Amino acid sequence: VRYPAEHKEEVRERIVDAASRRFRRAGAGVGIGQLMKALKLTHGGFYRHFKSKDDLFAAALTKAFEDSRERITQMAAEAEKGRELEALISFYLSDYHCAEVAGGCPVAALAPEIARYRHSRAVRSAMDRCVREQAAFMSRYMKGRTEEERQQRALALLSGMAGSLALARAVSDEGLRQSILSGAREYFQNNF
Amino acid sequence: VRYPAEHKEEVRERIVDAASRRFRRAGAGVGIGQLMKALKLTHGGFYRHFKSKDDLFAAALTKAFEDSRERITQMAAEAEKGRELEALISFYLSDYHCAEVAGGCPVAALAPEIARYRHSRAVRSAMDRCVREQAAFMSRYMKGRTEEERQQRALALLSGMAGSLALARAVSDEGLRQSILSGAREYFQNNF
DNA sequence: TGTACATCAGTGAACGCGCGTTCACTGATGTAC
DNA sequence: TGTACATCAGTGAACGCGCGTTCACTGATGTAC
Repeated sequence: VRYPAEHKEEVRERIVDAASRRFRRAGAGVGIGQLMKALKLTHGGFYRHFKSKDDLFAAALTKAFEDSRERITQMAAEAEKGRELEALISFYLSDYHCAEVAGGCPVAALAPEIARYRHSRAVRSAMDRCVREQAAFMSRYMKGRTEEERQQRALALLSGMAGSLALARAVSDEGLRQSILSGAREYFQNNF
Repeated sequence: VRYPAEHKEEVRERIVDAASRRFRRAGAGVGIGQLMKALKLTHGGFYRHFKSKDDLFAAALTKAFEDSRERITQMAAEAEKGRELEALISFYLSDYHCAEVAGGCPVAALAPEIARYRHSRAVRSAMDRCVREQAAFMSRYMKGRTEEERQQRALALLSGMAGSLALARAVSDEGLRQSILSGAREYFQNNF
């Protein structure tokens, strides 16, 4: 079967998109077979696009951070002037984001697994790059005299909220989950 | 082979201890075979002590939270009067805790995996109980007019710091890691 | 214009491996007689 | 006091399963002549 010129690039993108969502939803243990099957492809073809699962994981991680920045940009544009950070915190700790693991923040969904995935050079360098880019991007919404200070505060906010979101997702009682989310909202809103 | 009366309980405890550390270090994917081998036992004997891996995971989680409270108690006793919370935050976001995943906070090491492990009733109820106990325990160090408010703030602090610790562990560049830890230390010290 | 061949994304069988769980068995000791 | 038997933590083979990766193959199209 001969495919159109852009076909390969399109399929690669579809694999990265699906992987990015599935890894967040179900963890780094998601299999290549499952993933390809969901795209109506067979596992063998995977290696025409990626040299290993690590390679895909790194690409999926990068995609998740890119999507996160895109959503923040959009949300900030829709927010009242001067209240962008408030809107960002509200969204991040919302019921919606709590339930939407697959499309949500990669730090909240995958941080500990990424720490264990550091055996792969591709994942190591992708993660460091993603975190630096995220800090540089988010710094525009932060208070602070120097750019360095703003970036550091951006990472404290991002990682702090990610921990609260991860704990809210880890409990099963709905009341407890709401208490965690609202406690974190109050705390981060009042202190950033 | 006939064993002394307390033998079974001792072995069960050794399995839970080892599992608690291994799950935190290497994730919920750690195998029962590996675990038993590390204790110089064979995998078959595991089922004399636990009815399933889920059962062990729930017990290991509970143990990790208990150990955490024990360490906090000890640390608070050694801290200068009135500076217990300061000491707790300092320790939680230290290089030492960052490197000691196996003996460290279960929220930072396992929260997203626990969220995915909710198919097991044993794990669900263990996690909810552990989080409530942790909140009730930590509330004594928190400011706030009501007990409910102090518990909510305790969970915001715990989960927030857990996220920062998890992100620090997920990056590979030492400078970036230090920047995340010190940014989080500064933030949580100044706002609790 | 017609024929032979190269390309290469995708297929599916096969590889060795580790997983959670089951189960017939072992064998030193405690108990019953 | 001596013998027969019950107990039960631990053993290791076996189960079906899914994993990441490899590889000979397919076959519609583009290119060379």
